[in-house]
Amino acid sequence: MLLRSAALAFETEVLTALDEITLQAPFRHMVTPGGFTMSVAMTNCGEAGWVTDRTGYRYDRNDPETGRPWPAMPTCFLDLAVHCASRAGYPAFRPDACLINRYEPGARLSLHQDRDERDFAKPIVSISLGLPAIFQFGGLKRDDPVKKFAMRHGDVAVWGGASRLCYHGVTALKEGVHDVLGRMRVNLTFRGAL
DNA sequence: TAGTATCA
DNA sequence: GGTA
Repeated sequence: MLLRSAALAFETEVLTALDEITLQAPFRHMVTPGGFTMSVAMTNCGEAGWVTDRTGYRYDRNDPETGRPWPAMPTCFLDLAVHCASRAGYPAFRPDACLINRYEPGARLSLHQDRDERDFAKPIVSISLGLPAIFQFGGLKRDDPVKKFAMRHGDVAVWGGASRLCYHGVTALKEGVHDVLGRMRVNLTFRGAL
């Protein structure tokens, strides 16, 4: 489900909270098990954070860079995620993890599944901020055809149920400057990981 | 295969 | 965008 501009009411609060998070847990380019450095820079907040290194993908309660717990999930993040999940038909959703992805022009995320979470009954809530991007949403097999969605500042995608394990990704970010965020896109992905 | 390279 |  796509909620157009659903996050705009929370814009100021969310961006302020984002600055506080990245002060404690700066964006970093993680390495995949294959040994490639990701073009997207990531950080997390919440009880657990998604991380990747040569070892594999996992959720970790601590930031591997510092050994300290990830910054707590701000109330405005939680409120926004709960609001969007409820609107999309998941009124009981309470995320315990938020992966924060920063895209600069050229950055992309190839087709993948979110499957490191414990309970696939819980949906994924994905919020787009800053520069627009093309979100690809496919099927349960990597080769299934994908639909493309232009995600703009404030847009929210929610998927779950039969779509929970669908492959998805983001094509290379086009060059541009956003009024509020400048030359970047930020994506907040809320999960029930634990 | 949360990627890159190469062709078209 | 499809292939490997």
